Amino acid sequence: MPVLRLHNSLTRTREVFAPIDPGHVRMYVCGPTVYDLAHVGNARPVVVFDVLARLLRRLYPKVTYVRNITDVDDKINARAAASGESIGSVTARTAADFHADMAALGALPPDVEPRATEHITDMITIIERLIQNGHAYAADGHVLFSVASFAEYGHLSGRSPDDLLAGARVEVATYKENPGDFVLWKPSTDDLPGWDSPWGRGRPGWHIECSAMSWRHLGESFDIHGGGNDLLFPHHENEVAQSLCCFPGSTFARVWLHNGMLNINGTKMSKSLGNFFTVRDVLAKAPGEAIRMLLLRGHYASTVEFSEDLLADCKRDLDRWYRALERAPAAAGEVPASVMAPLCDDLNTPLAFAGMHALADAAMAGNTEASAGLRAAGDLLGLLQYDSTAWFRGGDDAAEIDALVQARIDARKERNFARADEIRAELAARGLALEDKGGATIWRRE
RNA sequence: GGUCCGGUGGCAGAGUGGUGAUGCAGCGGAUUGCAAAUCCGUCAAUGUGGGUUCGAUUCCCGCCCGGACCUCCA
Repeated sequence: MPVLRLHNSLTRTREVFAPIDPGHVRMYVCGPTVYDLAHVGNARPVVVFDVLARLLRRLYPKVTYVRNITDVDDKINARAAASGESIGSVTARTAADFHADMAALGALPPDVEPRATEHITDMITIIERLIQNGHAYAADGHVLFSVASFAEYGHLSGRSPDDLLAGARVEVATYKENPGDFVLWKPSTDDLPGWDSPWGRGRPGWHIECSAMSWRHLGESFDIHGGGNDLLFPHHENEVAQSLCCFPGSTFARVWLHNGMLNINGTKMSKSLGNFFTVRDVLAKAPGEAIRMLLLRGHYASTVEFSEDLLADCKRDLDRWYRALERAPAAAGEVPASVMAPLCDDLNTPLAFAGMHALADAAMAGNTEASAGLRAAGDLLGLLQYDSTAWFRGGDDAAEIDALVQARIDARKERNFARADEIRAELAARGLALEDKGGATIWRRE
């Protein structure tokens, strides 16, 4: 079995991955807050950790991949209040959209997809324990985590509480004992969602949900925790603090993985900046696999650039690979080392793609073994999931196009090139390209 | 202001202390009625100034530039 190495944010080194239980790998990844359609940047962690999950399943007998849905959040409340739609409707609709979009990107569903609102009791349990342990306190209807009570606070993100104080840009609430303390539970007014608790009717703070859901579904200690590097602080730092203080002796996640951001013109794609494209919009212009490939073209921890030109490049690459598969048809075989080795080396997808290009070259020359390897590599990466014919010639109008192509063949036989070129131009205008090979002609969608 | 990350050919993007992957684009050619696809060939890069070293793109320091994060996240 190949050795898997992963860069652990916690230790800032590339380590050999050694699961707590080699018979059962457990991974938690922060999922979406369902208040609006996902943009392409939001899809990056989904795709990256989908690849990791697929790889882990090849390497280990059992994998439990948990990715939550955050369905209680002030952004959701604000969205519902603004539109008049109920909160339940906003979250249900947005979660369904998210599922459809991610499926279109070839991301398999996680094994468990817990919702924050289904874990309120677990959150309350954790908060109560933290209070008992002296790591949290109730004040002014809120419950706060006491940063000063946890000596290792800041360890994950590499910050000292002093640094944080110096950089504080938000006014410190008066009920905090320490400016770094963060909310575990907060009171809800009647117009806001709330649950009964020992501290009155309220709702959870931002970070507690992940501690509750990972605990419930993976246990106190598990193998991998993933998410975007914009969550490193404060979200992940606070998660670790809560969980470690609640479960003394546990390790929480042993390996932390953080994906880089998706940039557009050199800047992070984000809702607040408005420089984003929804997955849905981009899917209208390019196949999901092209978007997926774009997201995987850079190393997961680096920033990746997004543009329509780059998306078109990915489409071209995929077209060539599908052509190679068509040239040397074969069922998926073993994943070649030229692809497996890079993936096992901290998920080096760009280098894996280089391996796939070489396989495609060989397949193009008629090497069916290479073609089988290319197909297998595609399965591992969630690409090349279509039959070449479906990829190039899917759609309802195939029969009509075939007829036009036949008419052009007839025209060419008569050396009526004017008519032949006319038909070709007509098809080109519809986004269809032709290839004449010997006496035959094949067409494909561009 | 604090912390951290990064600067590689036209674009994107890997690896590496010792002649700088890969893809797209460009250029030349083969092929084609012309194209497309395919094949062959080809151009072209390590921000900047020092240091360590026999040798640095790779390690160290300064500088410049870009980006991310800085607590109940408008």
